Amino acid sequence: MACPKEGLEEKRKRARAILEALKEAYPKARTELRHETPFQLLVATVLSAQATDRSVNEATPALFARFPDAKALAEATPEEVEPFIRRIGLYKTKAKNLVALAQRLVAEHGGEVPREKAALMRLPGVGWKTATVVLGAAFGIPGIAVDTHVARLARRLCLSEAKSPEKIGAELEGLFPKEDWVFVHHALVLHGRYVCTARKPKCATCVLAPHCPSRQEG
DNA sequence: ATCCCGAGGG
DNA sequence: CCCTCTGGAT
Repeated sequence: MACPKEGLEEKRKRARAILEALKEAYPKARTELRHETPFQLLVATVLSAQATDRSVNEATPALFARFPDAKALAEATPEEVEPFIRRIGLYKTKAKNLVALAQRLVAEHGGEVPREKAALMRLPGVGWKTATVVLGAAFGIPGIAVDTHVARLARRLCLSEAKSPEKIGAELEGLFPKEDWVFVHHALVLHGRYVCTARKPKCATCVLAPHCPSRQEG
C-alpha cells in the first residue's frame, strides 16, 4: 500500500490535524506501565520488550516488592529474578539483563537512572527505544520513541515511509512541536493498541480516519 | 538474519 | 493454528 504523493506543507498540515485529534481523544496520554520511581520505570520498560504492558503490570508489583531499587536488584542472581517475570516471555535474557543493569547503575551511576541517552543505551537490555521512552516518561526529556505501534501508525498515516525506528522517529519529530513529542508517542501507542490494531484496525470508529490515506471502508 | 519466549486474540 | 505484543544483542 503506497502512500499518495504529498508535499511537505500538506503533510505538516495533516500532522497538525492528527495532533489535535489525538489531544481530543487522549488528553492525558502517558505510560500505562506501573512504577513509583525512574528505576522502576526503567525496569518495567525493559520488561515490556515484545510483551504486553498488561503482562508486565501483573508481574512488577511482586518484583518491586522484593527488589524495590537498584541496590536490591544488584544483589540478586538472575535465577532469583526469573520466577517473578517468567510469564512475560524472553525471561532468561531479561532476568540476566536486569541484574547486570542494576549492578551497573550501582557501580557507575550511584544507583540512579542516568539522564543521558548515550549512558542509558550502554546499559544491558536498553536500546534506543527504551532509552527514549524512559527519558520522556521519567524526566520529561522530549523524544518520539518508535515501537511496533508507532511504526505501524506512522506507516499507515503516511507520516513516514522510513524503515528504521530511529529514522521514523526523526521524521515524526520534524512534523510535531517538540513540547508534544512525548505526548505524541504515548497517544500513538494507545491508539495503536486499542483502535489502529495490527490485524483488524477499527477504521469505522477511528478519529484519525479523516486524515488517514490507509483507512478502509467497512 | 536470527534468537530469545510466554500468553492472548482471531 | 498463526499473529502480535511499547526490542535488544549477537
